[in-house]
Amino acid sequence: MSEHSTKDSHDLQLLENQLCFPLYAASRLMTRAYQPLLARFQLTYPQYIILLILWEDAPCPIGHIGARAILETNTLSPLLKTLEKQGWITRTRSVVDERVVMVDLTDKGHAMKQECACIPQELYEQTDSNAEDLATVKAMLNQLVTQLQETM
Amino acid sequence: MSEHSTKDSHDLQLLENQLCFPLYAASRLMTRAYQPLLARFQLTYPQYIILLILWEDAPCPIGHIGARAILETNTLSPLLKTLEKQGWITRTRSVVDERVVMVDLTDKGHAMKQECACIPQELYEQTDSNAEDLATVKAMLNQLVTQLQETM
DNA sequence: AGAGATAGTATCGAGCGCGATATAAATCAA
DNA sequence: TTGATTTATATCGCGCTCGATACTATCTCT
Repeated sequence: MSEHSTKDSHDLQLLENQLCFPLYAASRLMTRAYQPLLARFQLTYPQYIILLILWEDAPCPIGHIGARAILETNTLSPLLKTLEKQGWITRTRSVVDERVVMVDLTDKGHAMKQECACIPQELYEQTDSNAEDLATVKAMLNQLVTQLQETM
Repeated sequence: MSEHSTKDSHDLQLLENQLCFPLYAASRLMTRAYQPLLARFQLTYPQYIILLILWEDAPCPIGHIGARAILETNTLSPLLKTLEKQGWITRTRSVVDERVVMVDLTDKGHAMKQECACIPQELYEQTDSNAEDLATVKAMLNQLVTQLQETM
C-alpha cells in the first residue's frame, strides 16, 4: 500500500494484472504449438479450424461457418478460396437462394478427418496441465466468449 | 456412447471439446473490445500492449520488450517504428553496446499512461463475470503460457 | 590480433483479421 | 409491380504475426 511499492496487485494497468495479455499470449502460443503438427498437411491453424467445423456440419453455407468460427466473410472468403484451390472443399452457389454459397468437403477433405484425429491428443501431451484444469479454463473461456459476443 | 450419438463429450475432434478454439475466439473478441477504447488515441491493441510494458520498464532494450510481450523482433521492429513515428517513443542505439536499441517513452508517451488508466476498468465492466472467475482464468492462462513457452 | 561463434536488431514475404465498402439476390412495403 | 430494405458474399487496404534470412557488433578462443 506504500506509494513506494513497485508491485501492486490491484494496479490494473500492470501487464500481470490484466486478463487480456495472457489471453493474447496463450492464443499465439497455441497457434505456434499446432503449426508443426499441421505443416505435414500443408494446413494453417485457421484453415484447420474451418475443417473442424466442416467435419461436423458440411455441407453448410459460408454464413454458418462464420457464425461458428466467429469470423466475417472478409476473412472467410479468401480462406475458403485457398482451401478450395488446395482440394479440401468445394464451393457451390445454392440454386434455391443464389445469395448463398454452400461449402462441402471433397473426398480428400473427408479423408483428412481421420488423418488429423491424432492431433488433439498430441497437443495435449505438450501441456502437462491436468485434464481438470484444462476443462475448467475451457469452460470459463467459453463463458467469456459468450459474454463478449453479447456486448458487441 | 451410442455410435449414433451426434454429440460426444469425449470426441476431441469436436470444436466444443477443444481448448484451442475458445482461446482463439476469446483473444480476438478481447482485441475487438479494446479497439473502440483505443481508437480515440489512434492506438492498436498490440501497440497498447507495448505501451503497458514501457510504462513499467522504460527505458529498456527491444529484447526486453520482446521477452515480456513474447514477440520476436520481426514483429516488434515495425511496431516500434510506428510508435516512434507517431511520437509515443524514442529509439536510441546504446553507446556501450551498439547492437542494443534502447526504447524510451516521450513526454507524450508518459502522459498517455494517465489517459489510459481508465481503460481496464471500462473493459471489465463489459464482462459481467465476477472478479473471482476472471482472476481464476487469468491465473490458469498464465500457467498455460508458461508451459507452452517451456515446450517450444 | 585474427577467426569463428554468438547476440541484438532489421528486412522480406506470406497468411490472417478486420473495418469499410461493394454487389447481387431476396424480401418487404406501398 | 416498383422501389426500398435486408441478406449473403466478395473485394480492398492496412496492420499484425511469424518463418527465414541478413547484417552488424560483441565475445571467445587460440
